[in-house]
Formats: sequence, structure tokens, C-alpha cells
Amino acid sequence: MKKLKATGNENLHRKVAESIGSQILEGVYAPGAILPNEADWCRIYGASRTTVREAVKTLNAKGLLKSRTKIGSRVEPREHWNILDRDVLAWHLASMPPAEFFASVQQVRKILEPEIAALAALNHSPSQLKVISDALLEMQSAKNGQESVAPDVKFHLALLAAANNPLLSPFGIMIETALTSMFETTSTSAGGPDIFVPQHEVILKAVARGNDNAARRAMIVLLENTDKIIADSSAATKSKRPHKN
Amino acid sequence: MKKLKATGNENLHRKVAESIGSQILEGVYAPGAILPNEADWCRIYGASRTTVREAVKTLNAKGLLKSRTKIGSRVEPREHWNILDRDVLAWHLASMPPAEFFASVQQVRKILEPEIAALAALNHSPSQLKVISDALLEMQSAKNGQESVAPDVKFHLALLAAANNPLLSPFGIMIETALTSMFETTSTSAGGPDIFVPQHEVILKAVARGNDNAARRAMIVLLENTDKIIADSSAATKSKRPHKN
DNA sequence: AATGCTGTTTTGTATGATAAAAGCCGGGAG
DNA sequence: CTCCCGGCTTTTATCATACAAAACAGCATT
Repeated sequence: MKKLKATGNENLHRKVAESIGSQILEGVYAPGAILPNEADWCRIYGASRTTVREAVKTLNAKGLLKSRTKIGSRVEPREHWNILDRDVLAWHLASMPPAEFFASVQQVRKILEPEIAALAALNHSPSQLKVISDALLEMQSAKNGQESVAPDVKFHLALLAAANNPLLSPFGIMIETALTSMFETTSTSAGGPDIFVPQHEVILKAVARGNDNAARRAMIVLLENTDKIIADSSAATKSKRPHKN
Repeated sequence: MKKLKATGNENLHRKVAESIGSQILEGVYAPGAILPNEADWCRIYGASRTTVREAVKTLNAKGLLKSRTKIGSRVEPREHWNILDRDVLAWHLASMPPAEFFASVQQVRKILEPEIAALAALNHSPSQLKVISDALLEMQSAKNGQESVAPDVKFHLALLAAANNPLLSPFGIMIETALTSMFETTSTSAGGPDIFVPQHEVILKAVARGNDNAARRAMIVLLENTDKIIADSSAATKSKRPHKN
């Protein structure tokens, strides 16, 4: 953990923020704990105070920290963390067993996505519907699992957009992160495109004809299928490699 | 919009961030637009570049902006905004008609809170249950509507915590903001504590005995009641004062 | 024992200088 | 004339340094 350099094409303050943020998510610094002060971070990362301060401001803005004069920076309680932030979610994912993360995600997806599908059926605009159907076309023409991930994500995000409730949009990041990283750990899953492409088709049709109940039911079916894939894959993974690190 | 000063006991960079952030939420700078550069902001607010940069970093961290060398700072598409962030939500609330905001919030609450109550019934720890019942006691002993808001918020947040799914916690801020500001606009609402305190009691009992279905149903009832209060109040407000500003 | 002063620590703000990225534009070669 | 390459310029990124302000700690004074 010495001397991060700005060489990679990412900003230095981003790297510092990521490093500190990851440590918080990993529990190295627990909620309520006082972090090292700015001068310490400067020494640790070999960066200037300006850079360190910008990193700390970033973490403040994400709700991980609160800085006060003379006190220093204190880790905020978990409830204040902006867990649906892109970066925070990524750090969170990196710091916990994937199976546990997927369980949390699926729980939330099963609450939200059926209702999102229902709302999309009721509230979609023509152009939003087109984005959904485009995504489905891309899924259908995907040659392998790898290629189908991006359209799959696009499908769910388009559905979310079509629900037309801005307060739901933060979940897009969760869906994106979850589906993408899920693929990486379940790539060899049984029952691939042959099963889930038709399920997506059913959702699209229900949404297109404005049938909210049918859209909701179709999404529930899809998510149950996803649950199965995860269960199979995590069982398989467990027998092969006891722990990842 | 000239020369913000650090006099108030809030940091200057926070004020600058709030000012720029509010303007983005108000639509002064639309998604895709390039913002004034750092030097311009310095002139506008009479602040140093350090301060402006920290403000801009804050907004970057909240997903409102993306800064790149030579390009400047560009407003991100709405889907990237961290709308469930405390500050962003407050700016959002300030920049739209309350009725519209409440409609969005209630839609999300009706999706999530029944399931949260159900999860809380299944997953709560003893200490989490105690926080919920403490909140209810405080609600019961509140003398007036004003006093009951804080315990009401506490009740819902405690329920959320008892659901034990970290990915749901960002909604705490939404609930908090919504309930608090809702009270300000519906303070003279018909059917006060006499109705909603018992409804909260029903929820607590269901959660305490681990009956998820009952908890879900009780929460649905409560939210329908809230819908009514909002509808009455917004009708009343509409007839009194056509627009706020 | 209570109170107020003073000192110390840590973040907050300002200034000015240099580095690096990336679009822009002009000049040369084909 | 077109295309590509290299320098020009704009804007953010990083650094170093200095001083301001907040807030706790501890001492002294009453």
C-alpha cells in the first residue's frame, strides 16, 4: 500500500478514493472510527494534500465519511453509505463473498423488478418501448452467453427507464453490476439462452400491450429462473473451490 | 448569485456544491451540457480554485457531473445521478412541485415498504425489534402532529434496518426526506394520530410475531391512508395557493 | 469546583506554479 | 485536394506552501 502513481489512465485522486473507500467497505476502518488525518494519507500514498483532500471529499459525498475541523474524518454508520453508488457498490462487491451479494441483490430484484415491469407496461412511451425491443433483438442474435450479457442488462435498464419513476433509477446501477458480475461467476450455467430469451419475450409482449399484471407475472418467472441458475452455480462453485482468496 | 461567503457555519465548498447542484437539478444546466470552467466558477462565487474544485469533486462523486481534461465538466444523464443521496434528493425536492415529488415517493414506498415490513417480520433481531417498539411508544406519547413526525420517521427507518438487507438502506433517506417534508405541507391534515398510530401498532405486532403476510398487509393499509392524506391536503393547498414561488 | 483563556491539532481556504490530456489547426506529403 | 502528423492551446490534474478557523485539552485563575 505504498506510493500509488498516476500512471494508469485513471486520476490519482480517484485511485486514492478507491483505496480508502475499499478499506472502509472491507471493514479495516469501522463505522465510528477516526481515519488517519490528511498528512498521514499524504505519506501513505505519496500524494499531495490537494489530491488526498479531493479523494476525501469524494468519500464524503458518497456518505462514507464525515470530516470536521479538529476532529478529523470519521466513518459514518452504514445506513448513511450511498450503497447504490457505482463505486461504492463495486467496492462492496469486491469485499464480500459473491454468493452473499447475489442473495441480497436477488431479494431486492424480486421486490422491485416485477413492479417495474408492471409500471413499464402502464407508463412506457413509444421510444422507450423500442429500446426494450431492440435489446431483445440483440439478445436473440447473440452467439454465446458472453455476448448476451450486455443486451440483457440493456433490456432490464430499458424496462426501468420505461417505468418513468426517477426515484427508481438508482437501481439501474445495481442491476447492471449484478448481472455483469453474475455472468462472470455463472458463465457455465445450465439452461442458457434457450430458456431466458423466451422469458424476456413474454415480458416485452406484456409491456407492449400494456398488460401490467402479465408483465409482473412474467418478470417473476424470469427471476425465479435466475435464482435457480445462481443456486446451481454456487453449489458447483462450492464443491470446486472452497474459497476464492 | 454573487460572492458566497463562508460565514454561515457551513463549509464554503459545500455551499458552492449546493449552488451548482441545485442549478443542475433545476435544469439550468441540462444533461450533456458543458458547465462553466473552474476559473469561471471562481469568479462567479468569489472562491478560490481549491474550493471550487472540491465542490466539483463532490458533484462528480454524486454522479451529476463528469470532468475530463480539456473538455471541462459535462452534466451526466439523469440515470447516473445519485438521486437517493441526501443532498441530491433535497435539491430535487426543492426544484419540483411537492405534489409531484410525493407521488413518485408514494409509488416507490408502496412497492418497497410492504416487502420491507414482511422482511422485517422474518429477519429482525431482538434489539432491532426494540428500536421499532420504542419508536412506537414515542409516537403514542407525542402531544401533537409536529412531535410525532420524528418518531414516525424512526419507526419506518427501524423497520428498514430490521429487514437486514443492506441494499435497501438508501431508501431510508427517501423515507426520511419524504415524511419530514410531507408533514410541512400536510400539517393540518384531517385524521391525525388517532388513525395512524393504531395502524403502526398493527404493523409492530405482526413483525413481533414474525407474521410476514400480516406485516405486509398492515403496511399496505397504512400507505393507503397516507395516500388519502396527501390527496386531501394537495386538493386543499391547490385551492388556497396556486403556486409556491 | 467552576470558568475562562490559551495553545495545539486538524480541516478549510487561498495562491501560484507546473504537468498532462485532448481537441484544434496548420503545414507538409501523397 | 485530401489525409496525416505535429505543435498549439485550453482545461483539468497535481504539487507545494501559507494562513485561517474550528474545537478540544489543559492550565490557570477566581
